[in-house]
Amino acid sequence: MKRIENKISRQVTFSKRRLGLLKKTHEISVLCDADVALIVFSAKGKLFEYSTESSMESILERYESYSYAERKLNANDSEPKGLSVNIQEKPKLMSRIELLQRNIRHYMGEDLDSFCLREFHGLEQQLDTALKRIRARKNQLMHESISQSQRKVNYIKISRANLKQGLAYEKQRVCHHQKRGICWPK
Amino acid sequence: MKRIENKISRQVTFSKRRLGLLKKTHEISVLCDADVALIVFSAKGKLFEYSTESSMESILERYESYSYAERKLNANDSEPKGLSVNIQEKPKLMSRIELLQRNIRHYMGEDLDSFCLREFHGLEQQLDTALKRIRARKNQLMHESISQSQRKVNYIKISRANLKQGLAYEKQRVCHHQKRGICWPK
DNA sequence: AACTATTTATAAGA
DNA sequence: TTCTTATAAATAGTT
Repeated sequence: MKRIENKISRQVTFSKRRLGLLKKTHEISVLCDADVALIVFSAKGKLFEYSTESSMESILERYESYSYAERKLNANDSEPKGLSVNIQEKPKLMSRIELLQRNIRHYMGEDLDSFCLREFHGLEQQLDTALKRIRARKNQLMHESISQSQRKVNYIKISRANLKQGLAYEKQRVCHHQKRGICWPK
Repeated sequence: MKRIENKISRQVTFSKRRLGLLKKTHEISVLCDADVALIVFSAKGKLFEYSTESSMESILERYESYSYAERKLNANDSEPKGLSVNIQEKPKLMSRIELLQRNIRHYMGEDLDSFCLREFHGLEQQLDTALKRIRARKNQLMHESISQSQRKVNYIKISRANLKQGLAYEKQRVCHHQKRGICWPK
């Protein structure tokens, strides 16, 4: 077994299996009275999670305290790892964050004082493209949702028609049997 | 669906389903290139766990900082000030960066698979506003630049007019002087 | 998103 | 717990 190389089918498989996994996780927690936490980060970095009613935080706490002794015994030399950032690395990350935030402000039409005509044009083009895509996706979603409700309405209509038919049929049967003096169980 | 009341079959089901769950968890992580952590406490309190190679600790850290960053980002839109004060650790910075990048992709109309209608609408509104601002600023800049060039053109016209006038004047002077037999230097 | 052929999970029993 | 097997459920591939 290895990574699915085709991007599309990897995504499809991911969402199908993710649902299955969440379901199974929920099932074992209910059926077997277990405390469960599931954390999934997609390849793109989106977070999905499941946890028993007792909340994610409490399960993670329980986990930490459960494995605390073990970790403490096995490796107390690796403790300072991860607690603070390397002095040289931090400013880089910080300035990266600043840059990204500035970028976002630009996308929101803010903080544009330093832009020249050429930059405005580029940004306009990019936002225009993005907006087109988003509207297309939105419209698609709206149409889908409309036709889905239409299907539901049709289904309900049909069900009600069937139900009426069925009731009429039962009345007939009851009348028929009552004539013959047959009693129905409550 | 509810808790299996018979103790024996609950235990049996637990160990069977636990295996199945671990298997599925492993599969999705390999097939779909996802980072996954699963923590299961049996009813008796025994711990079972699974995590992607990147280790349980790092995933839990990522989870903590992800939800941290999310809270921060949502609360912080108008006030990016608390950044240097509050975030001190690398994973937090990293996941902050990840989140910002995802945000930017959304502004570029990418990575929208998980969006619902409501989210699309919000994003559309935001981009539309941004685009209006940007176009306004761009137009302003264009007008400024046009009127500036206009001024330049006028300036040049005037200069040329003055120059002609000057030449005419000089000619006059030259004639005048030539008549008088005065020589001009080359 | 829907369908279906196939694979896989699992409940029950041994 | 492990094995077996009938049945139920998940899912890959396809449209």
